[in-house]
Amino acid sequence: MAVSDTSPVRVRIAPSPTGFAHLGTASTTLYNVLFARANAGTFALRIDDTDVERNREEYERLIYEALQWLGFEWDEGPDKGGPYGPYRQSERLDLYREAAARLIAESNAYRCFCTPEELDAERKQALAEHRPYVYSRRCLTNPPAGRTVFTVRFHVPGGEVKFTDMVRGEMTFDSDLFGDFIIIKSDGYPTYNFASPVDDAAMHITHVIRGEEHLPNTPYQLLVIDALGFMRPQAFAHMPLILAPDGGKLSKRKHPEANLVLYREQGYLPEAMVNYLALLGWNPGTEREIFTLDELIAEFSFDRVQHGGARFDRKKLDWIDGEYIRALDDDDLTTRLAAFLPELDEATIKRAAPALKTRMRTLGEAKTLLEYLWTDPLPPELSPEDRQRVKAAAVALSLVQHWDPAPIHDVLMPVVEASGLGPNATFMPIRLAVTGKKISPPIDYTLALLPKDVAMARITRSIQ
RNA sequence: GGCCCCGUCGUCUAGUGGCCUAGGACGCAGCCCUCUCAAGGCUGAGAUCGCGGGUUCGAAUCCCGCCGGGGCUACCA
Repeated sequence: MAVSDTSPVRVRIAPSPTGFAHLGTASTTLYNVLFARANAGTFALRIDDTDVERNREEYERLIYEALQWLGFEWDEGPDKGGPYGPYRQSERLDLYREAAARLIAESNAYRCFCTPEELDAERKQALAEHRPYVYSRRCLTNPPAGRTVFTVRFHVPGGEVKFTDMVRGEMTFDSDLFGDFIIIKSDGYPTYNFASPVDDAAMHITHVIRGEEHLPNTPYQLLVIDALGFMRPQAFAHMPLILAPDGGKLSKRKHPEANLVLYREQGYLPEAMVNYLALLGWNPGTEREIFTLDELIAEFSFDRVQHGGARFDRKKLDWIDGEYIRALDDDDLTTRLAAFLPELDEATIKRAAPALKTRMRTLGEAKTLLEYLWTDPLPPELSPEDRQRVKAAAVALSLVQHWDPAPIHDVLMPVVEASGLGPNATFMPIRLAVTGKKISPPIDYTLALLPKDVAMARITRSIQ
């Protein structure tokens, strides 16, 4: 999707380092990247770390790692610098203080000395009287004397706030319903609804693309920008939320599956993840489901994004991931599998690749399929009939010169025919002897992946 | 409670007044293929389009009301 406008497109994501990297962050990043690339724009990463209590430095690193894993690259950020740095809000405190001071000087903001307890009482009373809560403005008209701890509140002027949302169209909010909100906390740090618009303006952000939970915040932020005389972003895009299977918002606390690194650890392919995320809340208008990032950049448009939240469906992700795995060539699959199969050398993994390909939905599943290669299964209890057939197979197998699937297959088929039964009668007991499992790739592959002597030893052992 | 967003198969969705006896995908079931498991092919079950009123010759599509879900309502972001 491309928009034509004079100023170059600049977008940003602004995650908070308050926990593991979240699926929602990946989703928001994806849409920002799609829009930026389609418009030859700039994509910036800003760290919104104004919550002193919850921020942790390692969480910032987690965000970088997760986004890099997905193949997203930012043009500006704390680690890369850029013309509008610093890109960490904790390093931009002077900017917010100056802006707040100006707002106070111009009577667009004021100091508030109310204690959290007093505020809480106000809120509870409003609730008891079934009245919508807005701050009483006590400190605007009659501040209590002799107090030193204060916050700074924005003086909401009232009136309508309008803006363009690329997903939902023209939005209008009535700011008469807003209370005077806090812009500087008592610890001197700015609140989100203050720091975010100040930075968006300072960083010349042209399009704000973020999750739907920010839709009600937008008019507050616009009020701040207007009071400061800054330039507003041209447009916003509020993307549908990713919902948990129970229909609620995916939260870090309640839903460990919202953790991005989990998907890397389980062996999902990043491009499959991106593909699935794109389909959650957006559809191309065709029946196509598999898209590369470049194809998404070309196809994506905000007018085809859903307005309601979408539940995260692991089964569908699994299917897409399987599609991507099947499409990989053997070398690529081998390289990616290496980290999941530390017990095996690359040559072995590559030999197994063709047989593995149609049997995995995630790279992590390779382990179950191949662990017989480095573990020693218990010999199975075979019936006398099974033993007979396995014995015949063992004799035939011992003659095989080149221990490869094709020769193994050739030598086994006469044994099957001689048994007068179907292949399974011969192959299943061999499978059990060699892998300890009832499920494996075709028996010729299964045998060939093992060194001949090891395979023969397991077979022989089972018929003793 | 207030403000905002949303409401089509279990899930993600197509659908913008007649092409809809509502299409696709995942999942599910069955069959085929087959040495097991997958993959692949075919078939099927599954949505009175949240409910009730309108408007119209005709509504999933337009209007109103209700109900339901979600988000925000913090000195979190």
